[in-house]
Amino acid sequence: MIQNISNHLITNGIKPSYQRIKVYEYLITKKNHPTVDMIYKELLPVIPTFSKTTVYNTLELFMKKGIAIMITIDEKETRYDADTSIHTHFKCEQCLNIYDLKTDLNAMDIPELKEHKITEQHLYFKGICKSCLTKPTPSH
Amino acid sequence: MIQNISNHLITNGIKPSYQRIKVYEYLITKKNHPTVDMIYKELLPVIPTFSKTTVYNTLELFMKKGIAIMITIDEKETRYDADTSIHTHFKCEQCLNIYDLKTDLNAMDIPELKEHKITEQHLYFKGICKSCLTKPTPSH
DNA sequence: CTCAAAATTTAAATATAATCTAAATTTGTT
DNA sequence: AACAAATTTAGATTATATTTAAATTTTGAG
Repeated sequence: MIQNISNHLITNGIKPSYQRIKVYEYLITKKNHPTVDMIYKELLPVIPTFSKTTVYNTLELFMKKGIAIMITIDEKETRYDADTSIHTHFKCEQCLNIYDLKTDLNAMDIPELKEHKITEQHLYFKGICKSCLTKPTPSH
Repeated sequence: MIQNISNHLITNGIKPSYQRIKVYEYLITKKNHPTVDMIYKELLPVIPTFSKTTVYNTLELFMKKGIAIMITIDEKETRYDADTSIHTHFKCEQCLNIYDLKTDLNAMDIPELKEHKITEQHLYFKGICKSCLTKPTPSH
């Protein structure tokens, strides 16, 4: 696993330091679209000298090299994702779960968009998920 | 104009104070998807006692009453829009212009989404706009 | 292996954005 | 005019992000 990550980083022109391997491992195993703070807090026990600046630096590098993207699932939070393919997020406002959805953007017809050169597309939804809809509402 | 805005606020259950009228007027005349700071800076000369807290309070109220929405056009900035209809934004990374696009989301087929109850949908693109594509690149 | 240079990580300082709090002002009612 | 309620305000606090410079680690030449 570590070996695979290491190779993947090298392939993408990134020197595989311990911190970088751990951050990347976090992203691909958890698949939880974390904030900087989530990554920092969860890796601190593993890397006692870990610093938040390293998280910022590492994610910046990953994005520059194209193996991670910055995503929006909620206007208030900056989150990151190692899945750089085109996909969509749905956040349940009740259980706060985040669902990854496949999106066929070619099926979406936005004529004005054809004129411009698109380099990034971001799509996210909010609402109540299937599971919460069937559950009785929690009384709080 | 002021009268129309005032009526519109009243219709939506908002007491039309001077500050609120000015903020709403700003949103609908500029249509520039401003940040809190943009609204504050541009209205300060008009309302010398104006406070940033008022901008936050006012936008919060507008959103609660459904006459404004919080939007994302760039992961780093929280922006606001008085156009609450479903539409899409495209930001040109070169001239930084923001284009509003009509979006037919029904044409977009995301089967998994049918299961959940969607209350909000957000869609934005980045790239180089038509105008910048034809212009020669600025040398800097 | 040893040393110096380069790369990486780190803590601390600074900057920016958002929220909270309590006081001051304004508005509406009697 | 006098009071109560609503609104605005400044300032304090918190959270998030960026910058800087020093410390540490890695790398490669000799």
